[in-house]
Amino acid sequence: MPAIKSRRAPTKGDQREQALVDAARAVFREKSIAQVTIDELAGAAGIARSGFYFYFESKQALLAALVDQNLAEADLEMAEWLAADGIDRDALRRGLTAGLARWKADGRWLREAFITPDPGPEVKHVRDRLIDQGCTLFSKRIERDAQAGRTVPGPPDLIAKMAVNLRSITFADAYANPGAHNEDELLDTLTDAILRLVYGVTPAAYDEDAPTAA
Amino acid sequence: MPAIKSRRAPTKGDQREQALVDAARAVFREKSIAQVTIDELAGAAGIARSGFYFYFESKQALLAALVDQNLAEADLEMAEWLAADGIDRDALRRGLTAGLARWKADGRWLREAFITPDPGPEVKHVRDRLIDQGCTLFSKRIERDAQAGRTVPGPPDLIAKMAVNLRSITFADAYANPGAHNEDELLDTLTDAILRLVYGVTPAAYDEDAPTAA
DNA sequence: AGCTTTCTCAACACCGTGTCGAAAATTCAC
DNA sequence: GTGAATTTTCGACACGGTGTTGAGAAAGCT
Repeated sequence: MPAIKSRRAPTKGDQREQALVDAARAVFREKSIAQVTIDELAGAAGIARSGFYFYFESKQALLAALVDQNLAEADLEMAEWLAADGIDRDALRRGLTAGLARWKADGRWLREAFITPDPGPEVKHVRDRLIDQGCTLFSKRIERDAQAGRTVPGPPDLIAKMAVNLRSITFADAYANPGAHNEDELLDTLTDAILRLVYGVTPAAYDEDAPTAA
Repeated sequence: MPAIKSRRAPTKGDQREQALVDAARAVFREKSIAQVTIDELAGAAGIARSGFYFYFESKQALLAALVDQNLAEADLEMAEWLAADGIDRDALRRGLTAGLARWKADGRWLREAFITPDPGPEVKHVRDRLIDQGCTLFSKRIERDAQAGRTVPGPPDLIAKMAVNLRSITFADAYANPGAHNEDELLDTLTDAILRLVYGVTPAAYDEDAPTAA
C-alpha cells in the first residue's frame, strides 16, 4: 500500500477499488454507516460480498479511503482565508459557504466520519490528521494576527480548535435540521461568531483593517 | 411503560432494572458502546443475557434510560447562570466547571450519547429533548438580556445552539485529550469564548454590569 | 396455603462479518 | 498469439452477537 504501488497503469482492480469508493459515497448518503452492510457496498460496485475484502479490510477502511479523498477538497475551501491577513470577513464567509455546500451534499457520512467519537482506528487516523492540519493552520493565522497587533483572547491552539469544532458542528447541525434556519443567515451568523470567538471583534470593526488597540 | 407504572414498592425487578442501568454506566466507562455486548451488560448486573430483554428492548434503550437519569443532573449545573441576570461570569464558570467534572467521569458514554449523529431512535429522542430544553432556556436568557439592552449579534436560537454545541464539543474534546490543556485555562477560555460568542463582550466588560452601548 | 404476577434462562433461528481456497479473468513476456 | 504468472472473483464455511420463545422458578398477594 505505501510506496511500491506507484508506477502502474490503472488496472481492472484499481477501477473496481475506485468504483467501491464512489459506490460508498453514494450509499452512505442514503443510510447511516452502521446500517449499510458490506454486501450492499459490494453489490453497488458490482462485485460479490466476499470480493469486497480483496480491496478493503472492513467498512471502516473503505470509509477512511473516502475521507482521505476529500482531504484536498476540504483544505482548499479554507485556504484563501487562512492565507489572508487581517480579518477579511469576505474570504472567511466564502470558505464557510463552500464548506456548507459540501456538507449539504455529503453531510450524512461526513458527520459519521468527523463527529463520531470512535469511528474505528482507520478513520480516526485519517480524520485526526485532517483536523490537526486544519487546527494548526488556523492557529498559525491567529498567532500571525496576534503579532500584527490584534488581540486574541486565549491560547491560540485552543481558540483555533474551538473555532474549527464550532464550524463542523454547525454544519453537522445544519445537515441534520435542513429547514431550521435560513442559509444566508446561518452563514452570516457563523462567520461573525467565529470572528467574535477568535478576535473578539463585533461587526462594526470589520471594515477598519487597522489592528492596534485592545 | 408510561403512566401506569407509578405507584408501587420497589420490587425485585425494579432493583434489577436499576442495577442494569448502574452496571451500564460502569461498563460504558471502559469501552465504547458498540464494543460492549448485551451479554456483558447482563453479566455485570448478575443476570443471564436473555434476561436482559425482560427489562430493555436493546442496548440503545438501556443507554436511553441512562441518559434520561442524567437529565436532572445536567440541568442543575447550568440552572444558576441561566436564571441569573447580567453577564455573571462567575456563575457561568461554575456551571461549566461542574459540566467538565461530569464529562471527565462519564465522558465516554456522554460523547456517544450526545455527540454521535445517529445513536438510534431511543437515545435520539431523549437527548434531543434534553438539548432542545437546554437551547430554549439559553435562548430565553439571551432574549431577556437583549431586552435589557445588551446587544446580541444574531438570532438568539442560533446563537444559543452554537453556544451549547461549543460547550459539549469542548468537553468531549477535553475528555478525548485529557492532558492537552490545563483545566483551569480551558475553563477560562471556554467561559470567555461563550460570553464573546453570545454577547460580543471582551473580558474588560465583565465587571461593569451596565448594558447600553453597542 | 393457594393463586397470580413477575422474573429467569436455555435453546433456537437469524443476520452480518471475515476467512479460505479453488477457479476464472487479466496481464505480461516472448 | 500462446503460455505462465499474477490478479481478481466468489462460493462455502466458521464465528459471534442479536432477539425470540416457552417452560418453569421465584416473589407478591389475600
